[in-house]
Amino acid sequence: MIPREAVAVPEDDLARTVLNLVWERRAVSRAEIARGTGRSRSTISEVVGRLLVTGLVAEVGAGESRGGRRPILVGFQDDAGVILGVDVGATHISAILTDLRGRVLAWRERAHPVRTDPKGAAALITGLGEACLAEWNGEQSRLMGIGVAVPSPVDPGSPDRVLERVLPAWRGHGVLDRLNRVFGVPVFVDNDANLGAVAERWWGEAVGIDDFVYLKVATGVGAGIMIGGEIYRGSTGVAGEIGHVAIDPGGPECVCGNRGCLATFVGTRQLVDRARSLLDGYPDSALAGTELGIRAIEDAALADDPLALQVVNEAAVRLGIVVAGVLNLLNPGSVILGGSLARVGDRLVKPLREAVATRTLVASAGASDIRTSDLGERAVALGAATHVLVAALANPQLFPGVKSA
Amino acid sequence: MIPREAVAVPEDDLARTVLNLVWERRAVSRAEIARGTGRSRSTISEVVGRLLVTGLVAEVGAGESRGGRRPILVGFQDDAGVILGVDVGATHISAILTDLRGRVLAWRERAHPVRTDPKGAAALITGLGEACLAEWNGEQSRLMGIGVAVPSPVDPGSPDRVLERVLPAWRGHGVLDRLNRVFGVPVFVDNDANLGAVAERWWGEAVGIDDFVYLKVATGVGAGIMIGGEIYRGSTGVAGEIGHVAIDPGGPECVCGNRGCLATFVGTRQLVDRARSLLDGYPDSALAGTELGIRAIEDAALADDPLALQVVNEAAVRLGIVVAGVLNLLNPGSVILGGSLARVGDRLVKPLREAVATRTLVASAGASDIRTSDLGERAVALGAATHVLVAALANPQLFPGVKSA
DNA sequence: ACACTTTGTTCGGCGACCGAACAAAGTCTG
DNA sequence: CAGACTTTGTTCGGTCGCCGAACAAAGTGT
Repeated sequence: MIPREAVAVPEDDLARTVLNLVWERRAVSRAEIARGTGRSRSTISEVVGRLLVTGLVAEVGAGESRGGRRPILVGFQDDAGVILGVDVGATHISAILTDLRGRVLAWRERAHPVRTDPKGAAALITGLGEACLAEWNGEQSRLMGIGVAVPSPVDPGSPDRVLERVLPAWRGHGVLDRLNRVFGVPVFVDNDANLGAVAERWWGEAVGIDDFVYLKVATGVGAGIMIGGEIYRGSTGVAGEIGHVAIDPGGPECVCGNRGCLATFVGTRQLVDRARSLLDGYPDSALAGTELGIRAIEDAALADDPLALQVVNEAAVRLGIVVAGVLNLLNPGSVILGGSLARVGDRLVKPLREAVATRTLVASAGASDIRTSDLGERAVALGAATHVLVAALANPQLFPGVKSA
Repeated sequence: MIPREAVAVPEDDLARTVLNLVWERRAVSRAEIARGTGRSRSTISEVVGRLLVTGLVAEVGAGESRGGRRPILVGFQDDAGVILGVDVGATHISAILTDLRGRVLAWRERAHPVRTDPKGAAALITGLGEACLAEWNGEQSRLMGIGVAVPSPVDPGSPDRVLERVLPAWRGHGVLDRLNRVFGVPVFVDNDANLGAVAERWWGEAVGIDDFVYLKVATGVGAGIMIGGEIYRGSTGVAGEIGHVAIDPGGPECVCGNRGCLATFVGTRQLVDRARSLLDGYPDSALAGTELGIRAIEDAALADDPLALQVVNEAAVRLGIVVAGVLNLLNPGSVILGGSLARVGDRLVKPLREAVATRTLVASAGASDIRTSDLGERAVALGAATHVLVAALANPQLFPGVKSA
């Protein structure tokens, strides 16, 4: 091996640790930080002093006495910066503006044929971003960074960098570089399912869970795998691309050339087609005679329409086969279902749990719980923004006005 | 969260880093250690000085000049300690004694019905261990630790500790505590497939690969999942227990209550049964009229016996289905096939690769390579010993005679 | 009112690490 | 072959992060 050059030093480890602790606890005294980190009070005092001048934390009043002098609470300043998150889907683009606690400050969405009009998509991204910033009406200089979710794998070696090989049609268009130039802040990119998982890990059903799998069921099916609290991307970045797992050797042919892929059964297009082909058997269905769309099917399922429930049921069983495989192999603490289909909640989860139960060992893998996300359609954009927050908390130089933390 | 007590300090980080670097490079100068770690030569000099007195490293001569004074090479002392590795299988027990470079100093194996005679197994383990030490003929005080592989999941929270919930029949027998008492050294336990993966990572096909899956095909089927160079155990320790992944909804019933589990097709017992049921169709087979055993089938396959090849082929296709799922989900850099069936090499891998190819996306997951292990029957015991070595390199206090590194 | 706690700060000191300087032992050039 | 230059390993102050003791301030209990 060639002697690697001196490792990029984390630039004051303790300050980072303290900053993260303050973020987690929201408001905490110096003495408690000392106990929480194992350092002495004198050391913590000095570090907190340096953090105070950055504006990221501030003294926010007095806490309860524990039998002596009352502590001065040091609180994280959630509004010290804002983050833009962009969700680039197959048929839509949305943008979200959040503070450093994941609170939504602005939200914009627009349908757009991303794959066939990449140039228009690029313009739309900056447009939606600017609209969010305008709605927020704060100083633009507080923008810390931009996170972008794309429906395709990313490079596992440098997932944080601006990179071009994500959407084939974007190659050479410099979409992300343009974002960087327009807004003047770092741009981070990752896969949409991965970022959905990030959102769940920080604000959703997976808070406090370090090992789980997020399943996004929308236009296509994808998984975000969280291991040890970190996104797992695999050796070439395609981990979680489970759309082409074979679940039925005798199933229909898939665009990938194989038979019986999960993607041939589950996905917006497939569910709509399936509903259409079942229409004859359900003349009384609320879906009869309407313009069939995935949203209509989901709404009908929520109203217990038999046809819609049948479609959801079938999808649940197919997903269950894959989820069972995931449980047997990875033994995650939890499986979170996201994407638009998660709207139907228990109507999806119940049959899915049943399908899983018959395919896993009761005492072991089958014990992990399966839930639906309740972050809704903003989940992925929120995760994109959160991805930037994670990077900033790990590397405070990213924060505006923080040079040497 | 309750304020966690001061983290168990790694006891001199730099000494550990240097020790590992010396182990990796076998012999290296102080100046090069300084370059490799990013520290100054003066600091490294001091640390090396302290390591020298432990006996773990020693000055081993002069290296080539790089245009100036010739460097003094500091080499890792592979014989500074020895490690015992024990492989407790379903039908046999084996023990291996290695030095700190994974070289085999002694090896013992005995068939034993572990599940039905746990007490006898416990006695046999210590017996084989003592036999290995006797064969080696060195000072017993150089023994550093004992690694034990068991064919069952372990507690993911404390996988390194001596624990009892591994084999149901061992509960309360204190097998591992007894080992600890008899030999007076720490005992480490882990799952056999996990430890097979460790062996591959250090001495086998996966050297230099941080993300891969090891598939052990013997009495049963199990997977060892290596992620970021670490064993991944999942949330309850059953990650990799893939014997009961369903691969055929219409398949035979399994002991687990489901249908078409991988375990109903692949495994010593199943392959032997399958060969027997095929005998009528292959009257000329070398296996006809013999005492059918897995070893005989493997040998016959290696001699290109049609019946044996048919059995291997069928197993390969079944394994291929599962491997394809693993590739799609985890995107490992490599898949290593171990266990006794790996003996047949290409006769297993070729049909397996074909089965995988039809079930994965060519450009992505399908690109990872699938190979057989060549560590042979000693792989798991070697991995058990290596597990102790890994622990010792991460925590030098384990080495005999090293108190404060 | 008194003894006792807890907090946050100050200050001297320890230990890890660095850089400069140096002697020893090489290589290369004229 | 001599002199200039490199590289190695050591020595020796000096810096910096962190600690512990001591202390004043501000609480709590009896």
